Amino acid sequence: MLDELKKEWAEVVEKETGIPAEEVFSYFEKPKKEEMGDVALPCFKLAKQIKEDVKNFAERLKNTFSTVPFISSAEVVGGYLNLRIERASFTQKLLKKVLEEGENYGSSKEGDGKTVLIDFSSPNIAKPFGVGHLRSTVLGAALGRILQFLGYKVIGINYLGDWGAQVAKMMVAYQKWFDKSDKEKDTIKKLYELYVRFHKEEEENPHLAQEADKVLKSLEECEKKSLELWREFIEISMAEFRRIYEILGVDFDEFAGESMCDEKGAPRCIERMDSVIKELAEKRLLTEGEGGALIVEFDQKEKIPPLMMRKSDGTTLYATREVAVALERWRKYKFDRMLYVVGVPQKLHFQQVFRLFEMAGYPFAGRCEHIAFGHYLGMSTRRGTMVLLEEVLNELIEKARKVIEEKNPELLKVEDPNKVAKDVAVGALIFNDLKNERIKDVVYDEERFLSFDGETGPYLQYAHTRLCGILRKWGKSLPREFDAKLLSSDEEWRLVMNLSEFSRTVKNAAEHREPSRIANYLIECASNLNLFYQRHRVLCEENNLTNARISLVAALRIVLAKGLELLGIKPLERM
RNA sequence: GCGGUUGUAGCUCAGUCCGGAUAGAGCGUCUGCCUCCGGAGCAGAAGGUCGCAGGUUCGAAUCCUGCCAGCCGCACCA
Repeated sequence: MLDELKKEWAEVVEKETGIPAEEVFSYFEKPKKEEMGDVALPCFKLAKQIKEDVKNFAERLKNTFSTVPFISSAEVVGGYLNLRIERASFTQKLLKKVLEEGENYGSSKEGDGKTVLIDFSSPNIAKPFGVGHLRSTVLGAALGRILQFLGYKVIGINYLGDWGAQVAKMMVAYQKWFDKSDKEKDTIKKLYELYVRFHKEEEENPHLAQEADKVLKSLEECEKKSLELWREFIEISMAEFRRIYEILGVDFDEFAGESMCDEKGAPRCIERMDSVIKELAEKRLLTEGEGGALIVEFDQKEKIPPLMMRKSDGTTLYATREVAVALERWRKYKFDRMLYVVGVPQKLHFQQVFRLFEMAGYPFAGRCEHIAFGHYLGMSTRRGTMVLLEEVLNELIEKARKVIEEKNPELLKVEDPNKVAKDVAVGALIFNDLKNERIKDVVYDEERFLSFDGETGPYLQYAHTRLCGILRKWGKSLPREFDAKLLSSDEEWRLVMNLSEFSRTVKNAAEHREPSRIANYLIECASNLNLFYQRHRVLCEENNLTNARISLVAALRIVLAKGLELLGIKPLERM
């Protein structure tokens, strides 16, 4: 809503000076200090443009603005025009809007009719689900929810790494060493042990690698027995992944692996890739490289190294599959955008593949984006020092349980503390992941992970429970009318300003594919919130004041809950 | 070597896209605050050559150039 006001003001400036409103709009900013006002317009550039003295210019605008609605005062400081919003009327209008729109406040229709595919999480079947996989999962899921909130039709695809040499290796290990007798027990850990064991023994025993090669070959030749084993192995791994997704609250519309299985579970990747190679050859995009490998060469000016599509031994690669899969997705969905939520090390790979899409003249070229993110540092799958996600989760849940017991022993009378502990733990984990810019590497630091103080998920959830607590105590439906004039304190005004910034924040997060913007926004809200009820009572003797404040509280709860949901964090009633 | 990316307080990071006022949080340290809607909270203190050097500008953490450091990538892995 603040943006709408700014737009109106920009038009006022346009009328006065002739400078396009759009340009003026972009100059508006938040003053450094609260005392300066609510919105500032630096006049330096504007004045220069029409060759007027900055001070005259600002003064002239100041006079104009003194009669504009929703503005209570205008002031010139230095080269700035500082505007103060008429608090009561703005607050009245905003709160009414939030309460009326409820769940939908901040949503939009900008994405109506548009389909976005999000390829995320995409674990390799042959590797255990570590903390590192968390990033793609959490980031992709959050982006999906954010885009959906803005009206896009979102299709989440889990592109499983269910084919290739890695999988074959694990199949060998599985066949040799997996103990099927106690199926229920710690499957994920056992699979992880297989993984570590295989890579260790492989070094001393080259036999194993050969065996794996054989398995892969038999798979690619669709040998029945191998395929059966393959399916069994996939099923076992998938069951583990599903459990983790369940805990994290993540859903996919499609589990589609590299194998490109059909409904009956028969892999079609081989034929698909053959046709890709044929098609690219017809388009004269392939050249022969060393040893007869087929490669795609790019324009020298672009400085992109060549991309291999077929090895000299005739087998295909990751990139080949990428093309085949993209074509398949296009046939199926005719998407407007496709987001690949994959780590930053694959940047070049996507640069090459996307460029190839263009060269091949595919209709979806230019609609694809690599949503890169930094990695967790200090972990390696091969050496076995990897931190298993489930272990971290269990530790977090245990910690949450303890904190609950200590701080809110009454909880078990009304809720299941185990469930709450889980939601708190997941909230902590997700927030810790999403609060930073996605490109940044994350150092795995157990202590930080386990902290519930300060800028953390539980801090936000806590702020939400306090709002719920007040609303619970109030116990009635919201007052139909309230007098926003009574919300006169700076603390309340700050909150109103926060509320007004929600839709812009969501939009911004979506545009930049950066959920961290929402995370930071929520921290600001929660911190202002805590300050507010440190200093003011909501439920007090004066009925009118109570009515006004409870309306503010209700509006804040809506926004906080929605923001948390968008990130994938449960807004709790109690904790 | 080439390409990319990051560098802001002891630590973890906002702010950089789109240049504006005295550079902001959290953690940790120190000091206060529960007769009161939940203290997982709040207030205050201490802590900064915004990697370095130039340039553009009325104005640079932000834009440009160069350099330094870390990380990532650069044909038969995915």
